[in-house]
Amino acid sequence: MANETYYITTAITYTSRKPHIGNSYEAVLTDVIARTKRMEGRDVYFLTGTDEHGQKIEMEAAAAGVPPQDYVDKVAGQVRDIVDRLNVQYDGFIRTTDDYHEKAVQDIFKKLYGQGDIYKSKYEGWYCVPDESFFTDNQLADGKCPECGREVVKASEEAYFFKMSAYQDRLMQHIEENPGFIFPESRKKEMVNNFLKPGLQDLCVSRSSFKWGVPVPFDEGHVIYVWIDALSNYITALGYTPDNKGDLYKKYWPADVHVIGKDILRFHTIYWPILLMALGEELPKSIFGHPWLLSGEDKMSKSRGNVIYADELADLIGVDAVRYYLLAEMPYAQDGTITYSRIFERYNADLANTLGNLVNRSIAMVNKYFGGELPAVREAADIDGELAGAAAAARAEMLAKMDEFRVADAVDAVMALAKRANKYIDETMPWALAKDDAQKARLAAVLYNLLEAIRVLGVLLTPFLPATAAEIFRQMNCPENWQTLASIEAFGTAAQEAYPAPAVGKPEPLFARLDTEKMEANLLAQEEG
RNA sequence: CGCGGGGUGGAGCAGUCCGGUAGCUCGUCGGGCUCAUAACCCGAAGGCCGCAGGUUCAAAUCCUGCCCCCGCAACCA
Repeated sequence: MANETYYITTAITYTSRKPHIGNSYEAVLTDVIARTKRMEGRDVYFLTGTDEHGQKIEMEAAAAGVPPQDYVDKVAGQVRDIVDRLNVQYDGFIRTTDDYHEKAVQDIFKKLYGQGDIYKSKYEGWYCVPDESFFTDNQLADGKCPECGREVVKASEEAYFFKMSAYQDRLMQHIEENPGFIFPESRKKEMVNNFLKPGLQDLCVSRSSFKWGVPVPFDEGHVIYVWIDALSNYITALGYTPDNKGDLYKKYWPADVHVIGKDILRFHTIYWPILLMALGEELPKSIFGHPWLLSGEDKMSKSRGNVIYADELADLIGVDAVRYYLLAEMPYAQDGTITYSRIFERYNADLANTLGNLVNRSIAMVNKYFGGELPAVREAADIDGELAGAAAAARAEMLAKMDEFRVADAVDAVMALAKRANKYIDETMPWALAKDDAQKARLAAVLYNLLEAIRVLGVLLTPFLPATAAEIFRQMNCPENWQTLASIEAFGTAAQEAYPAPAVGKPEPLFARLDTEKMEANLLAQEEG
């Protein structure tokens, strides 16, 4: 498994406005998967980026009175700032306005046109003259313009189409032969039943109703529409062009998984594979359609006024707490919800009480009873085996759940160890042992086992809460070679060299408890003020 | 009959494939402990598992019908 490559991507974020925490969720989710794979020794390439073309951006920019490029520069900067702030460790960040990407997209378009997969035809629809906007039948609101409500006129414009239908059977066969290609399973059913079985229509892949896009190289006035432009980012970012595939591409393609929102599943499970087939390239190994993060009962939206931004939340409770919420609270295949009271609740219960307090009290006891450094003479007891067993189980369970992308379950598996360790303290009662000199060796063993449990926690938490894990290791002075997955294989057994347990540092609370009522009152005041 | 998902103690979820004591987290109440961030540990209360039928010795779990909620579908990322 060592050196085996692992290519993972998020969808590229649309730069029409600053992304809310629902958008950020995907980056954090993908980051945890990527970090876990790295920890397991895979050679990971993690790509994320921004989708910067299209009519909507053209309009937003016009409304803001700035050139589209300035506009997307600003929003792309925000996207990147937030992702960085959330400690998302990506290897590549692509912008669809990057020169190399635009050039590659044009080459791809040219190639597909040249081989007959793309052809020119007419695009029928409705035109709203005052808005200068083109709509399809179904976009209309009661037969009127959905933007302004005014009358529309029947119109047609020239456009380029992609022959989807030609590849339909091959795609169907691929999906059947590769059960893991689209998951969760329910998402796959949706795609197959709604699109593939009824038959694919050819896809309109160009527009002439707006300018902000990659120009069709041989036909002035037409720009390449989102499909080919945005989807191909996954290969152009690796240096792919039809003529020169590039070293990164040769090394990492096909992607192991595209992590995307369930809303864009169709583009990724149908258009994208067909595009790749047409290019003669391999298909991604899998596509994971994750659920949505809802704000309370509703979809997060500006008009509802229920938008939460990840960076602002991080200002309030810290980056790892934001990550924790997203990872622990989101179900695998169902939409999750976010509310402030739920955020604060999870923060206090899991991070401050269970985890933070465990680390704090354990390190405090090593200081209090042994001046920070445990003596070498230690006396084991049967109960120790239970803690060691819990540690081994946590490790195995966490890795197994992550393999299935069941991130919340993986978090639970890790937190179960913290709970078991808290219980172990009650069972062994170190404070009682400390009162009896004859029990020194036993006390040393208890505290040693606690340090081991905490060290295991540190390792297992690394993908989820990287900064917190680092802080745990810092406080316990854990050497780097004892922060690896391999180093926690044999807690409590004689199978490997024992953890040396260097003198610990001073205990400092990992997560200060939140005064929930006060914080909610503050938020309320903010909203009103 | 468009497709898919959901309806389980106050809240959020697991369990449903492979029928057999209804489980977890939070909250509430009571107890214990004092190393620790009024944290930790133990215990209790609280559910006719959406509704109605059926199969079975036995159904949250299988079958049938119905009700409610959500998402997708109509090329707006």
